[in-house]
Amino acid sequence: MAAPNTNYWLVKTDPDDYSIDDFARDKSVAWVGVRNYQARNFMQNMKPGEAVIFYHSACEAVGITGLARIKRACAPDKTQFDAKSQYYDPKATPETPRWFCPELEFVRKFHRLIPLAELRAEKALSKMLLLKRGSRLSVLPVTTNEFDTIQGLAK
DNA sequence: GCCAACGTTGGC
DNA sequence: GCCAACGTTGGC
Repeated sequence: MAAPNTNYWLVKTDPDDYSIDDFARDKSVAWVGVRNYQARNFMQNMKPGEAVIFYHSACEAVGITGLARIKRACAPDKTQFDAKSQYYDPKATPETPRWFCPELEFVRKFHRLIPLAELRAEKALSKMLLLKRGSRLSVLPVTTNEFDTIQGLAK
């Protein structure tokens, strides 16, 4: 899928695994565990300084919770080599890694969660990849307009 | 817990 | 390379 010159991104996380509050505490996190090739390819296009929308999925309150930025571009995801990790991939070796992850830096938690229903109701977001039927990717590009719209909703 | 949608695997 | 079976995601 083409993603030329995309400068904004969105990552999904199950807050039971890793929430915006965990992120606020840690300040910085290696975005390990993504095991989907399309998502991986998007991550490999992430450049330091680019903005990332933080989204809570698969939970009671689904929606956007805050912002991050890319701290470091992709490096091999260490969990793929760790047999004890839930993200272990027996087909990956340090010589030929399969999975990569960027380092994300915490920017801020929004004063309120922007619910998925509100995103769906927003005309300016009608073409957002996140909202596409059947969309399950946990890493997605976001357009400049979509990003600005979301920042507006957060106020 | 249900179910739609999608990705991956593996037999052929 | 096809495609059925299976596993996972994720909203509700």
